[in-house]
Amino acid sequence: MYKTHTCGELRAEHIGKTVSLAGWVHRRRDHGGVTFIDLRDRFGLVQIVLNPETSPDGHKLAESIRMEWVIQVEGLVRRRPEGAENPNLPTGEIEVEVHTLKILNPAKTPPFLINKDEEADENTRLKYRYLDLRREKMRNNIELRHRVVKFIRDYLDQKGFLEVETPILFKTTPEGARDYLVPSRVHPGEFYALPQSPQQLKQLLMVGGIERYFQIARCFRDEDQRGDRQPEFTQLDLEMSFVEREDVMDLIEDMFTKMIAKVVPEKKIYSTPFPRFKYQEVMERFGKDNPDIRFGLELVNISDLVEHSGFSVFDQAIQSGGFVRGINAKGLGNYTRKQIDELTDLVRQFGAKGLAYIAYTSDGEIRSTFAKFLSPQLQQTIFERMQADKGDLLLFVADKAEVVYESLGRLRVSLAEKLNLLDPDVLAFCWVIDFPYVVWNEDEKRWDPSHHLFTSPMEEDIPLLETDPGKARGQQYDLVLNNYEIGGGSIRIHDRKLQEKVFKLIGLDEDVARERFGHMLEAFEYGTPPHGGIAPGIDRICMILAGEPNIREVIAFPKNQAARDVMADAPSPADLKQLEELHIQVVYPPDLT
RNA sequence: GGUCCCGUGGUGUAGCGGCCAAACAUGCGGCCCUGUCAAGGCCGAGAUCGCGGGUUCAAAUCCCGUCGGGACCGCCA
Repeated sequence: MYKTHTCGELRAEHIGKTVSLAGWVHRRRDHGGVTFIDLRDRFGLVQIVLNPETSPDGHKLAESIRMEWVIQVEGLVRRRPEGAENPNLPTGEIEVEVHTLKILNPAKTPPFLINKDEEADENTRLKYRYLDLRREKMRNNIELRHRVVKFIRDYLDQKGFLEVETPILFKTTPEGARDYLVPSRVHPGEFYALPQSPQQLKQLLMVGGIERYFQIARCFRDEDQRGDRQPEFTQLDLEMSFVEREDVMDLIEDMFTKMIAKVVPEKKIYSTPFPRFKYQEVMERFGKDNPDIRFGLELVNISDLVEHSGFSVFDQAIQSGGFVRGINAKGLGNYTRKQIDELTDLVRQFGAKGLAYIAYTSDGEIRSTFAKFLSPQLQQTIFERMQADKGDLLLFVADKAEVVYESLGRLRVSLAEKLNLLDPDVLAFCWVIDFPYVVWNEDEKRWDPSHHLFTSPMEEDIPLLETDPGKARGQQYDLVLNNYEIGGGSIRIHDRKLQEKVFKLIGLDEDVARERFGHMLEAFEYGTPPHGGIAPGIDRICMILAGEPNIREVIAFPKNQAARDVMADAPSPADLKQLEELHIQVVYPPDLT
């Protein structure tokens, strides 16, 4: 037996016990006479003492020991001498007087320090991820993730859910994200696809009478990376039969509320019950369908006030069906021209042609791109509507709706960062409902599902699918947390005729629909219960709870921005023999040889 | 496909036309030291400043290209 106890568990109650410990050398303090080693394992740190009088061999051996060597000791737990306690350490009341010391494995000097929380180059961290995982921050993140998943499993089990595994090798669906394909050896020219999500399978489990299903499911999407997006990621995939959308939302809300209390009790939920917003409302107020509601700075419509102001930027936007909205950036009234230009650059990235402003300085001076077009009375009305005081900066975008929302929505978050309004200890959950059922795809000249093609429209909007599809709403709900969409779900279609109608609406040819989704359509004819579900993203949730800036920090072995595993160096070329077996020939793009 | 930012000893940073064949901290090697806990003291090794080209009397520093990394746009039903 290597260890009778973990390093982290020893307390005063163990005094007098002889213990065996094993772990990594966290730090060594060699005083010439006596040597201290902080011995670390996953459970914590404990100080071990090597004294030449009690352990001459051990003390001698300890001279050669370096950081991250793996050692084993056997010794006596004893109270530290008066005044030598370390209150910063849970084990600080005691120490272990070593009798025998054994080196289990020496270690090369690591490429970055394990015992220090100093930023190391991320590429190096990923290359030596197994060392990075030893660091306290990563250990905490991995543990947090375990707690989150454990809570989910326990909670859903108690609610009568079954965890069911679904295939990783499945069928390609060209709709939506790009698939990762897996060639079939047995069937030349045919491919499996890794699931973008187990969407169809969980619905078929409902047909199969499972009623309450969940899975901690790995999902795969071959799209470009972001801080919150990896090629493979994990969802809590969940589906229930005989439910309406409120049933799903209530369950998830209860689960998260209790999870937060248990897993991160130091965090505060902004509002329980979670606020529920209609899509239209969040767009008008926050400019995004994943709003951060921890702070104000809401968008204000002033189109009606400036309609005939004579300021051509505003007039033209309104005349061509758009509008003018603004944000009161509280307290930024003394921003310089240069600082405002930076904000203008930001909104330009999102399609705005410019940023009109009224800066109301703390001295009461007005600097503005367009105030000269406003009567003093009209200016006053705008100030009132936007609750502007001395020292405020009013920022406006005039354009079509999408551009105004997108640019101001982004500007709003950016301003909140500048104004330090984002409290990391506040978790602002909210629901967004009543999404448009379909959105017009101008490039392809067709309607695309705003969620996915199995989502049910609102029952009363079904007639609209034929008359005015853009007006129809879907039975979809998104769960949003602090500026991130952390989950989306819907009540599904369980009726073959309605499903076929939706396929038709989104321009899916009947033959193609049958080839790709025939199994779904057929299943719907065998007594399919009404059902719905949701799929919260585990990585994003853990990222937010851990206060990390990207999901790589909560994934043990993530890929980099180029979708590469820099530790194992994947992807990598395959042997010719493998390719032949798979009936695959590689055709390189012209700029590669 | 595009925009922006970064690249200096093992690690983290400083230097941003001449004072720099590069500074500080930490790590690394050696010596001293029996109560430290980021132990301390002394000594030492370690970077042609990612790479290539250009501007200049002079480049880590400015410009162009390239490679690597990151953030974002497009993309992500």
